[in-house]
Amino acid sequence: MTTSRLRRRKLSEPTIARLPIYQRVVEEVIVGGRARIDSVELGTRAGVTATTVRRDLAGLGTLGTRGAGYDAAVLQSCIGEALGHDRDCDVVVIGLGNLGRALVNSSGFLTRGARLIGLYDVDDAVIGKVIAGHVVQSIHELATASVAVLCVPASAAQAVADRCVEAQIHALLNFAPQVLSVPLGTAVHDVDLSIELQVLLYHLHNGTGPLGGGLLHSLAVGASGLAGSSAREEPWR
Amino acid sequence: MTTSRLRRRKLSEPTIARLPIYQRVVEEVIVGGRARIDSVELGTRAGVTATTVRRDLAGLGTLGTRGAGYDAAVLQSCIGEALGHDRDCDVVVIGLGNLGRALVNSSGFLTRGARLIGLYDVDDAVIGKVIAGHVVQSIHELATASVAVLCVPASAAQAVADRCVEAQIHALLNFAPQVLSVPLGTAVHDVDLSIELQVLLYHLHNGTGPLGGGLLHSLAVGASGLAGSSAREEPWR
DNA sequence: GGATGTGAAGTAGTTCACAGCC
DNA sequence: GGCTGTGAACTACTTCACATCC
Repeated sequence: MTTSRLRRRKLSEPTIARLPIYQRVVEEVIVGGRARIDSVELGTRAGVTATTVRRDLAGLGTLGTRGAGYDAAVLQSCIGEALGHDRDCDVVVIGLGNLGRALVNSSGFLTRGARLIGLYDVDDAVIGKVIAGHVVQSIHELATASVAVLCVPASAAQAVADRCVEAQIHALLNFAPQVLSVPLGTAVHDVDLSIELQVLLYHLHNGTGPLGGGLLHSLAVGASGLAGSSAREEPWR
Repeated sequence: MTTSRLRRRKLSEPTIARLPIYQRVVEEVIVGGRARIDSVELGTRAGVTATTVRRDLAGLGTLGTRGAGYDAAVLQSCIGEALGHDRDCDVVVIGLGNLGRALVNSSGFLTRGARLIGLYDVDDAVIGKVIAGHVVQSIHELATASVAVLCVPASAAQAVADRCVEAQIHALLNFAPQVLSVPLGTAVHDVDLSIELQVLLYHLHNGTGPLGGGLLHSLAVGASGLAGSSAREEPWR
């Protein structure tokens, strides 16, 4: 493959969060039968400026062709590699209430770079059911994995986190509004869905949004700090 | 009222996103029967540094007492006011698949500053059902509101957004992985849940990770090396 | 003493402007 | 001509260090 000009610098956090979006757009382009895309269109369709797109992609290597934009296939391949899509991670989902079910049934969530290997719950009414092709097991049967996605109530989150640590799972994606205590060496990435609405309400009340003289177009990634919502440039048409 | 200490500067985006977290911690403190909290504890329990807490809160006014920390009730009141919790916004949720149901049933999502006034879907199998105390109506009946929460598939998102604009809804919280085109004056806040897992996977593969370095809720900091020759001593606490 | 609030310094990220290459 | 890649300028956010006040 054309991996020769891969540079792999250290990528910034906002850049990492934008790569999945670029990839989605690139895939749409490929499905649409086109072979190339330029930074202006990619930026427009991803909701960011063209300069940001070029800066982000330059961090992966010299992927484009001056005067002609980017080859969609190259982008897809290089972004995928940067995100680790060439080798799948084993993922378990714990808690199959509405949120857990929403995630495992969602088309985009567990497709790339992640392989769902197990579903767990404490509720006997759910254990034994088949969801997304997997039988829900008791949390007591928890097997090891690379990542655990916690979709349990806040009150249960710490106990479940402890259980994960016990099962040698060292990366947790936590959807419960509860800060977890884990030993050093275990990563926790928190996502608090309620924050998103709160932020939107703040802007509504304070007129920071549409009234500020531009379209408020922000991409939020949960609690992970991207929050790049400068309402200056208007990225779509 | 002693509203003299309110300052209401312009708050930064990261600060706004942290306020709901502070508020949650403060409520836990109040429920626990305590009257005061200092920036160190608030920071620890929110997953940020004490300095960041003080900087954030100073943006709301002079809320603390030097030498004695913050009064929990004052914090609750001032943070709530900053987020607009004193007056509720009318919110509708469109799309009651698993995600939509997860949100409306979630304890923290629609409680503060938001009043759920309607649920809408296109699916006849769902229309008419009662969820969280509301009868699901057809999207064609869509009434006006302050905010619409879109929990529909990506393929339907643009059509639904158009419908919202038609219904004079000028703020959209979009959970579909699809950039929406809306006229000027309408705010869109995107939330892409799949990004969260992708970012976590990136860090896992690159070892950058576990250290949540710099992420908002990085209470869980695993040591990592960062590989930098100079990054020897871990300055965290 | 003890903790806040804040100028100053430091760091990170974005945007500008243009050189370089197709 | 067109578009990428990038130094330089700019902006935003965080952290340090300490004056300030209870």
